[in-house]
Amino acid sequence: MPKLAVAEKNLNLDIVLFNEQTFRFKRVYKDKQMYYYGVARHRVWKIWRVNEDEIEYEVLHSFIKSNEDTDKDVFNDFFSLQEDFDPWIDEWKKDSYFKKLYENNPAMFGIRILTQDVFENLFLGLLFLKTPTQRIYAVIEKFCKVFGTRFKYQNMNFYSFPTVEHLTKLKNLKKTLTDNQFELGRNDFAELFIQVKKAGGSKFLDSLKDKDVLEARKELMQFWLVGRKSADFILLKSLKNYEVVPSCLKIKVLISDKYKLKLDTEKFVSKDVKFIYEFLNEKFDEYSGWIQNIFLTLDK
DNA sequence: CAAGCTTGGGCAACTTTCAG
DNA sequence: CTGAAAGTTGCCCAAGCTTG
Repeated sequence: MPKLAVAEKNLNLDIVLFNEQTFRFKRVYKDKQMYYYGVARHRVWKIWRVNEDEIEYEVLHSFIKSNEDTDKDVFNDFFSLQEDFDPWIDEWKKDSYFKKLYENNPAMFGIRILTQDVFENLFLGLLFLKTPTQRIYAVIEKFCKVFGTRFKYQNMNFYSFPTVEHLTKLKNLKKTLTDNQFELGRNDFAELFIQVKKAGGSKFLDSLKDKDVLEARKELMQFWLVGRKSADFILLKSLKNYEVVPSCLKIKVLISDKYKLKLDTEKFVSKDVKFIYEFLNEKFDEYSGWIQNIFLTLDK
């Protein structure tokens, strides 16, 4: 079983897998060891921390063609382990709020941004629009159960997240979605899936990785129901653009509070998007979005 | 009578439209 | 092209209603 030298302070599984980035993992406590089981990037994972410095994992099943090397690359990519923050911390500590936070949470860079599939995050981003977070676990589970492939392991069932190609091939897609209450008010997911397929499907979504932020954002916003917020969510989480800040009232309140700015914390208007981005960007540059994610996670 | 269920107003979070 | 207002949607919460 692959073992990796990843220190606890650089990857805190317990936070990262449960801070509303992914809704597809569960904890199993057995023989004094916490195991994390879940589905990500078309693979069924069992992950556990061996000790403070090492992590071990097992790919129980892959829904697509894979081998040990690819799995390892995907593991590193999923947890965004390519990013190392040590060189930046001293610079960032010049910011008083960051400094205070860092001194109280020396392991805060164990809170990483997960790199999930673009399509899965697109779906998730739209779920956030209408679903209370407590219910998202159930909705995603049901969605995968209805449209995905099952893998049985011991007494557990895992379901793949369907691809856009698979979904749009279904004859009764619209009806199945409605029957299972996967709805977005008057609009529906079927329309979105078809649009994505028409734009080039999975290949198109993957190709966004190579485009610059402005272009990728524009491409994403062409889809129905995808506005600036959802697009930025994907840019940050799936496309590794860590300077992008998907902002909302929550972060405005946090900034206003922690930096004593006396902003109007009742309303969130379009120019706030720009303000928040510039405010964080000046301090944290190409990692503004990453830091924002940490701020929000630690603020709970 | 209490506990659970239903309903509706108010509000937040988005997208879309529109004016300058 | 920019930014603000309008439009859309569903959450939240509590009052009222139902049921055992």
